[in-house]
Amino acid sequence: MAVRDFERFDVTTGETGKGDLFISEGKQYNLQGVNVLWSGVDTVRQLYQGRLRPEVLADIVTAYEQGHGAMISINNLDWAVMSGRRGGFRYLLQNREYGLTMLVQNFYAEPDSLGTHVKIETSPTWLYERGSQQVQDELNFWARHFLQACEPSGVAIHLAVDFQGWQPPQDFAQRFVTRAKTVSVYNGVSDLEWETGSTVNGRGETFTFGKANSLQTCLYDKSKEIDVSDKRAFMESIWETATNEQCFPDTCYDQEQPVWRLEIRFHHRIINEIADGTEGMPVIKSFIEAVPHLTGFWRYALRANRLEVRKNWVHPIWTKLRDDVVFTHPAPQLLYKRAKKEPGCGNEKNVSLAFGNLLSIYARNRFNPRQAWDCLKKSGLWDDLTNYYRNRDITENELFQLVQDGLIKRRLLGKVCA
DNA sequence: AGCAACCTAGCCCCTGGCGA
DNA sequence: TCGCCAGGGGCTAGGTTGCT
Repeated sequence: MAVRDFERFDVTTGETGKGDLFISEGKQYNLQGVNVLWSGVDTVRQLYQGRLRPEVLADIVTAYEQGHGAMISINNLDWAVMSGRRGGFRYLLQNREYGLTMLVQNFYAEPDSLGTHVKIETSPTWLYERGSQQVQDELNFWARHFLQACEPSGVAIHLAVDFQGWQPPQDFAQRFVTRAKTVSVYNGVSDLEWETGSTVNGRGETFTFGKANSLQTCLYDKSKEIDVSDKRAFMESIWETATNEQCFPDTCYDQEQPVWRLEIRFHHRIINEIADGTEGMPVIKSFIEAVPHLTGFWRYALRANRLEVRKNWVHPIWTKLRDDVVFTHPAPQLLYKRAKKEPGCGNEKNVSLAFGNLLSIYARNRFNPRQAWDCLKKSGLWDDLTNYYRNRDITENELFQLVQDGLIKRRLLGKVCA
């Protein structure tokens, strides 16, 4: 049974297929009171691959070691230097006023070798004040400060739409169709997380579907949130610019009404998967490469995660938000789909993962280093493994040492179950 | 029923809290 | 102060689920 949308009708022009009157078998919704105030990119996280410049890193280390309140000046801007642990990086440089957070030195790559060593996160204000190309150029500029052979290596994007004139019904979470298992509803009193299928009583104020490291859908009362995050002046100045045919040239923003935000968060892994799985789409490693597809991403996400009025009938509000909202460019006619990365060459992480697993098995079977070494050579992993370590300037002697140490470590740590 | 999308396991490497 | 351990993010393969 196919998923269906209500038929649309525009009362002012008489056109079908658009407009705010939604009709299906015996039912009608009038969404004329719904006003989209703003839509756009809320956050960009741009990853960069490269080799860390030792002298720049040294400056950061020096600053960091000064402890709490450490600062560093880069290109005449002051940056607070903190631990970037939470984001998977060693250092975090932040200038809230300017609007960027830069994470430096990934934990999962050797600091002195090629790796994803810089991640830059933008604030909504920073983004709002710049065009797409300028965003990319400036992000690249900052990344180059830290990296040699600097290349964008992935991008995460949050798309958002702010609107008034509708609010989620009590049973919103139950009527929401999604594959995401982790669903949370925050109602201002208690934070609930549960597996899909359970029921939650009371009106929700924040709904989150999916995990942060995947595709995440979030619906919340932005007009409440801006007071918590101290962004009222900024957001209202944007909403004030919204208008429509009825109230033109005045704003259609109503201060008395709540503003709901629908936000779709694409982790860089998801963007990679969509680029891989969608025919006719090039690889997307940078924000600017993603820009032509933002509307396409949005529609893809709103098809997979949607509100229904009843089984297989998309709620008119969802149809409207999905089809009317545009991000910079109209959607290209592509069949957006996701695909996993093929295993095999080019997956460096894979090699170290396989190596670690293999060592665990050898250790479990009481291999001595010599036996492990010989078996490793015949394991089928050998060529990839030697390539992997050659790239890191590790000699065969050192590799043998790694095998030996790895076996010992696994024994001592009791990872070798009886 | 097929398959896309999500979840989990298991590795790595790190940090920070906690108890000794 | 030190060492241990839990926890968390990144990564991938492989299993599972539930949409289509």
